Amino acid sequence: MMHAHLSPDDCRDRLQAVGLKVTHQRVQVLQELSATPTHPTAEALFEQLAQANPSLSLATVYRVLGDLVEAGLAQRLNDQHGRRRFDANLAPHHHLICERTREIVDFEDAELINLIADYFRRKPILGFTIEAFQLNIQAERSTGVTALH
Amino acid sequence: MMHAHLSPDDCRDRLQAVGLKVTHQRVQVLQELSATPTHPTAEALFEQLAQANPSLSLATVYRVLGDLVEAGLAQRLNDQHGRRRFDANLAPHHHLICERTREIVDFEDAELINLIADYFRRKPILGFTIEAFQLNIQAERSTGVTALH
DNA sequence: ATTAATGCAAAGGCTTTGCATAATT
DNA sequence: AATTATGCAAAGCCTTTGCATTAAT
Repeated sequence: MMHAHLSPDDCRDRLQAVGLKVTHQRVQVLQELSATPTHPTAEALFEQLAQANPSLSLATVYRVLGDLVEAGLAQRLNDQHGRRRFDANLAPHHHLICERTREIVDFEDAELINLIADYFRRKPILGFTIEAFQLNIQAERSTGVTALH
Repeated sequence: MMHAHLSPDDCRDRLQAVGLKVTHQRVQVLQELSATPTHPTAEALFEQLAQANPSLSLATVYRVLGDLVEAGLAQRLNDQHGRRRFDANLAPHHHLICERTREIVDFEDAELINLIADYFRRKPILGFTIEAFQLNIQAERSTGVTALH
């Protein structure tokens, strides 16, 4: 479930389901995004795709990503350097951030999330209604150890 | 401790302590930042100060804020819209974010933070060394109820 | 007097947009 | 055939930077 690796046909189906015209560019951007777990920037996706599609334009990647977000097929987030990043994982979730490599990978741990949610249920914040929360974990990749995902 | 409302003299002392020349602009930016709990942008600070200092330049506000961050007198953060915001609260801390008003206010709750830190101590994340974590809480201001801070 | 900070304007990233062309339904 | 997306280039927004002037030590 974490990064779904959609097939081209999956992508076409999803685009159609939300009423977006099924173009090559949209299929490819959605597919590449679903296959990239590191929350890429538009530029990163563009570079990954440009090799196979020399005529692809960065503006199109930005526009397609905007369309996907608007249609609910992707999420947008801002990293610590102010750059926009994208994520095909639609569920609200948390992030592990490596400052050194600037990677952002999903972090899902139901136990921890429940722990926090329960805490807020017990101790609400006066004057606010909590709608969601997001935990960003600054971490350094340990060397020589199997990584997550 | 949360937003310290530094006096002009406090500001001068702190600037001197870190080896920054004590200029009007730096004193004013630091003072205004310390008095603004909502994590203002450079532009917001500029507008708050420009009335009293018509000759002040936005570039100077950006530069002073950068100096303060470098000197460890302020923190920089990026909001969800990709804009840079500043905070005179130096302690690592957490944020309550109102999407509607775009406010960001500090959230400090030792019990919750310990709960999370303890959890990570019990269940480390394979392949990563955790350096810090930050909890962002999306919340809506409740009407008619006393707000935090 | 020396050294560094300011203000202005210009340049710099990253992202969005206008418009003619090309592709989808 | 009608409508919408694409590519290109140009504009936009926020932030940083170069340089002559002004201020702090």
